Amino acid sequence: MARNKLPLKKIDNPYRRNITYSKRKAGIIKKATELSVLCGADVGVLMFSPNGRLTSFASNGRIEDIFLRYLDQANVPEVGPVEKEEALQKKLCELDPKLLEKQEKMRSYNPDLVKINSVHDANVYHQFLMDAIRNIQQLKMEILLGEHMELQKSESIQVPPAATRNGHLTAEGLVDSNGNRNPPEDEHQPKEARLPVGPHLSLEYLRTQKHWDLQSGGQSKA
Amino acid sequence: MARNKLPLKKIDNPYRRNITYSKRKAGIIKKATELSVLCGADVGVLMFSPNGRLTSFASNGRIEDIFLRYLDQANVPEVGPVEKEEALQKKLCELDPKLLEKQEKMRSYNPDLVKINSVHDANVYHQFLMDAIRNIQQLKMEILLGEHMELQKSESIQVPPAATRNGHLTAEGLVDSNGNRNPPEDEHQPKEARLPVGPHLSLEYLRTQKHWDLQSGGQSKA
DNA sequence: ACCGCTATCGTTAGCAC
DNA sequence: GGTGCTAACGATAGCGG
Repeated sequence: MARNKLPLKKIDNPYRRNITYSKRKAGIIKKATELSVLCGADVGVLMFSPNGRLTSFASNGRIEDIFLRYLDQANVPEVGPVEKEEALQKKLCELDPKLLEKQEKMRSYNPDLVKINSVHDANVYHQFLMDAIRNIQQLKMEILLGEHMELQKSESIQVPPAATRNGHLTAEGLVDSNGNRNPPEDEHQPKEARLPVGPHLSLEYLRTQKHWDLQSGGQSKA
Repeated sequence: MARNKLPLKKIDNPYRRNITYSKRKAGIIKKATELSVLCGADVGVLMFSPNGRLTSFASNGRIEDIFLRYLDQANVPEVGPVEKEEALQKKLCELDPKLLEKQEKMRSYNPDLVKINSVHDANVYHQFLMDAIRNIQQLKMEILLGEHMELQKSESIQVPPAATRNGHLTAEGLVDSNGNRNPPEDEHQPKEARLPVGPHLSLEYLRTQKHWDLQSGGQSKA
């Protein structure tokens, strides 16, 4: 874009490609940040580098929340009152009389019921929760995408088997859902078994580690 | 950004704010597109306008897929050294004989025990899981930081109160298993009950409806 | 493999349709 | 409410540290 006029095709040279990826990744995130600041918009970005490394960004809170909000709104045909949901709920109850029972069961999942006192416990439980989350996400997606009938269960949505990985959660790999640590490293070329995790990019991190001046207009906002 | 030097604060004038939002939204999506083309990266973007209207973009396929891929990778802790944990686990077992029992209890939390059949259920359960995850994260942090003794419980890590939101996660509507339609309309000012749906932006749409030359280097891409 | 530099290209605020 | 224009501003490719 600068000295030469970019050819808008996949960059052949892997090195230069990674350079470009890093720079433009930062650029997009900056743009997203500016958009969120200027317009008060919530923005979420997910990027997978050519090497498969993930970078996520959320202008506000977690990317999960934004996606959830997406799930909510993306499928809202209209400014829906709650009636519709309740109607659907009723239908489902008719279809599955055991629903209420199951709901009750679910509600019994009280956090206090489970006490964890070891890291291992925490890991196992965390892993369990993660899998459960994934199941929920997929389920929700299936419900939302496939109406309320469980027709073509999965097929298009296919989630790779949750398959409780024997990978235990180490402290190092832990990312707190709130305070995110963001290693300032970029893609480049993962030799072999480089873990494909990309950190979540929080506004805090960007302001702290990068030198973006997100307060340039720093005055009282309306 | 052009005639004046933008003040990087929330634009007061709602009209101009929407104008800016529209333009910059397009800009970000174009950037995302370029990134995906130049670097072969998968990019997904979610944006909520100040008026709450959603715009989603996915360079490849659906944003759902990208998010699913995110869920896969974001929670992969690491191929961690398990020994350390096991040692710690042992110590903890000695300290707390009831640990095993608790573990057993925890393991009984089988995902299959809970069946969710409505979006609302999924939302509630999801929220619960998210909160549980956060609790776990914090607990683990505490354990790890304070070694195996529960000394200075929390203090430095402080996770904001999970505070189960009274479910804004209402899913009034269901979506038809369909492709993406892309109304070429933007935000502007939804009078009142303007439906907050923003279309999914596919590359096809952008190339067709906008005049972006995404083939400027037009050759076979790897 | 991240940073700063700078010429150049791309984006976009303010207008006018 | 979208488009097209143009000047000014911002992003960034190619380098060197």
